[in-house]
Amino acid sequence: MSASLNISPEHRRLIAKLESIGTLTAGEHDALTALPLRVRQIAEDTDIVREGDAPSDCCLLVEGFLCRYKMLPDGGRQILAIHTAGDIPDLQSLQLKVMDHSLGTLTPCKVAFIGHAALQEITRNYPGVAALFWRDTLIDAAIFREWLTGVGRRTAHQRIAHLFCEIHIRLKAVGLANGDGFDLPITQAELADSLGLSTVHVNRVLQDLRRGGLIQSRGKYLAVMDWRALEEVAGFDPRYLHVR
Amino acid sequence: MSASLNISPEHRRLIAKLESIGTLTAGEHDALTALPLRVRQIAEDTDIVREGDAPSDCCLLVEGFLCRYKMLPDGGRQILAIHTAGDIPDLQSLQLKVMDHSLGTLTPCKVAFIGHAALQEITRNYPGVAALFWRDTLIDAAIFREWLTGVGRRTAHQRIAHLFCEIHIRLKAVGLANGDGFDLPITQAELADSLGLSTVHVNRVLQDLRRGGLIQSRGKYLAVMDWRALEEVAGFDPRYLHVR
DNA sequence: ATCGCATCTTAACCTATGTTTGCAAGCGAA
DNA sequence: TTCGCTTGCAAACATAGGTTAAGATGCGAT
Repeated sequence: MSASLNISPEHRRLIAKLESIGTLTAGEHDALTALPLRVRQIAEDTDIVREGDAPSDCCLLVEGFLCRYKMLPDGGRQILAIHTAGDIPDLQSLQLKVMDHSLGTLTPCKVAFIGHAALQEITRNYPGVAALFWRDTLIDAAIFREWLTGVGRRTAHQRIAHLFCEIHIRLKAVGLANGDGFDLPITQAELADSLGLSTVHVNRVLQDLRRGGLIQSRGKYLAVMDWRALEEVAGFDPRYLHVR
Repeated sequence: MSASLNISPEHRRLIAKLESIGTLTAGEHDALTALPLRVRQIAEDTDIVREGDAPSDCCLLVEGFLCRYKMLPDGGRQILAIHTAGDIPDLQSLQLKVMDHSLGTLTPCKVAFIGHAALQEITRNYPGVAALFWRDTLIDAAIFREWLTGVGRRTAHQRIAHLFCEIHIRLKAVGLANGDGFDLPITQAELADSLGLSTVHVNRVLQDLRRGGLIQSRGKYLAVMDWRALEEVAGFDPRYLHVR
């Protein structure tokens, strides 16, 4: 306990994240605390790894918003995931050496890099941590599935409402959102690229939701005025997030 | 080598699959061969596990086609993945106890059930196998990402062509397709539910592709007349499948 | 304080795809 | 052989959402 006072904020983030999806023994906790991290500040709209790269580190997002995306030959972009503090968006690179998509910042970000070697070693020595890492990537996949069904079968209104509900739950799980809203510092164009819509249509729907009294955006802050209604139009069921 | 003559076809499938994405040591090979399997024949259009279930086995697909899907409140269905022989579609249930989607047959299937306990044990004793399982679920996720970008940003023509290319590569990886086509015993409605389209539109596009001389469907067999052109309209790049 | 750029907003118009419906072809069961 | 059911096909029509383009608004940099 007294030791925990010396844990860096970066390690704290990592541990809070892992504890949001499972439990850690004291030994695992200590081993994670001892992980060597290289912390860096990265400007907004900057790529961290690109499709085709074979990175030698994983990155832990400490502050800000990241996204993973694919570019299409015609210039179109599909955002595959939006990542919030605590996430390790390229944990998969531990097993899949060459990236099949890119990872970039949506906002200025504080990121901590962790060498593959150090991660491999911790998984070797602590199978419980390995299992949690696996579990994390499986939840990742569960979110892809939910996005896929959204883009495949939900209307624009439902998709947007659903994304808002999802991000809210995920931020709450790591203690970054309260009851009435959350910071969502991303543009309508980025929303559009996430949901398979055009920016114009995102704008239309957003205004609809505001007129309907469901939400209210004050700058980068998304204030939700009527959670019940928002979840209702989204058809939101948080089970796929597998939070404890 | 003489031992390999006694390996059951089910175990052979499993091993062929794992070897298509990584390598096995002799010890791992033997341990997998000793895995207790409960083989069952399952009729077409039958659910194996449903959203909300907490299964105690994983299932190895030995013959036939399975799919994973989600139902929406309005009755819509999104197919999340199409599985072919060798796949273990619910390997994730080892870590995520309650299913966030369902798993059902598209055709009559031969399936081998493997108890979670046996799988846990093998991952405990053979970290290399654990890593391969992890890798398998990561490739699964890579395919979700590709589908997501398809549904989000590709036209109907591109989506259909892309799916055909993907299934072909996957079947080839486990030795179930030759050069000129493959068995694809699924209906246009199922194609539609996979691609976020209506069945009518799938029909239109399929005829287009036939008229264009790209494909030709004889019953359940999909004959590809012009691979180059098909990959061209799909914008297909197989890297995301991470086959060796 | 002002310029410049990104973002948001609006409007007019367009099209890919959805919906509904009906019919024909194939096929297994009785 | 016929019945019943699934699947494929077709045509007419409807619409959600895309596209283009042009202002308006906000805000960081100088």
